[in-house]
Amino acid sequence: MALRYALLGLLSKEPSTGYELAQRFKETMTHFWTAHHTQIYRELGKMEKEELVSSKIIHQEEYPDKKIYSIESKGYEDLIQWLARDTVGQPKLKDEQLMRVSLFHLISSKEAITYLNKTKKLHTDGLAFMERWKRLNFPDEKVPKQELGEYLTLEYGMRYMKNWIEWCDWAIEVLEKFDEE
Amino acid sequence: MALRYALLGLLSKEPSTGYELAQRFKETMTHFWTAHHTQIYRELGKMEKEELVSSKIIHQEEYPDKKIYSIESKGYEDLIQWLARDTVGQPKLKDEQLMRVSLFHLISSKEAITYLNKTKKLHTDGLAFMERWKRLNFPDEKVPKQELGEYLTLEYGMRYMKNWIEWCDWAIEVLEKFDEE
DNA sequence: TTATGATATGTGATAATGCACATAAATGTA
DNA sequence: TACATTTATGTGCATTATCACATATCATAA
Repeated sequence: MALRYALLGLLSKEPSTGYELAQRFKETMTHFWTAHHTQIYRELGKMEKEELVSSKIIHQEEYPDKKIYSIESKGYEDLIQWLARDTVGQPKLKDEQLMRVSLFHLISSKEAITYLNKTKKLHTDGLAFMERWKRLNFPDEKVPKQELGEYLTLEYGMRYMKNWIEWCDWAIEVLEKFDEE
Repeated sequence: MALRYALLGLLSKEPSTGYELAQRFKETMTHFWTAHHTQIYRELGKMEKEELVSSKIIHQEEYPDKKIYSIESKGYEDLIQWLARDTVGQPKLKDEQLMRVSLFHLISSKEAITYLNKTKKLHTDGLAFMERWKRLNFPDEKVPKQELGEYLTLEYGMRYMKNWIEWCDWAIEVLEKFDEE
């Protein structure tokens, strides 16, 4: 149900196509939400049937036709109502990388360190991407109200990446010491 | 498919019941994996059919009967093979709390701050739980190989919680300043 | 020149996950 | 005394999410 509100939230900023929404998820939300494009298209279809959103087809000569979705009053009301609910849902995380770390008793320290360096690289790249994004979208630290949420979660994402990288360095040290004993 | 390997990994340490495995997830893995008990029982059932694990029923007078699962050689081989694969799966996160933060353009700063304080409390409690756990299970920082993975991911969890708390304080400050303008 | 990647939207099948509920006895709490 | 919680394992159903595939055109790179 929460994906629905994520989509309505993005549409509350500006009308968008399913493709654009999928981009947004990848670009600015991967560190707290992931959604496959097929799921997004399906959810948009459902919401249109329930009249929470409406769509308009834009014909394009060079590229495939676009379908621009806009939020409707009913969708906006649902969104606000959901936001006002005071139940705070616990995060549901599926981090395969950390799950593999939890199985380090089954492999050698050397293999473990190699693995950690690989995951560190992924997070270093992730951080670089977010820093570039921040420079482009919030160059002078000026934040319009519209983008407040993105600004706050972007900072969270960068801290999340940095935190992982630091932990990685710590873990590699632990493993190196572990080997000496 | 990864839940399967998480379960096999836990069973590689010691035979356990489905109930105990569900406890483990809640106690030491919530910050990187969540699994409902019904899902765990089902996966164990499937794995037993595929002969990756075996079970033994223990009759208890006072409490319901137990079903203790043990890992079989075929399960162990599958697990090792999976660990040796060099594809690193990207984390799939569903954090409703951060998703709500991303919608802060729809509510007042005051409401946003109230919300952040609530989520901060959750993470403070989470951190306290993990610190208590660490004191109980790794009192003198001595880590047997068996518990290496748990030790490393526990530290990650504590850093994750601290990171959230610090970010929360930062975000609240940003919102307070935002209101003044 | 052939192949990938970006743009753009989807369907069908399957897998993963979660919710409500069921059972059943003991222990703890109001 | 009545209700909630812990221990312990599950089924049926619904929702959520992913994979493989389909279609179509342009731009860029090997």
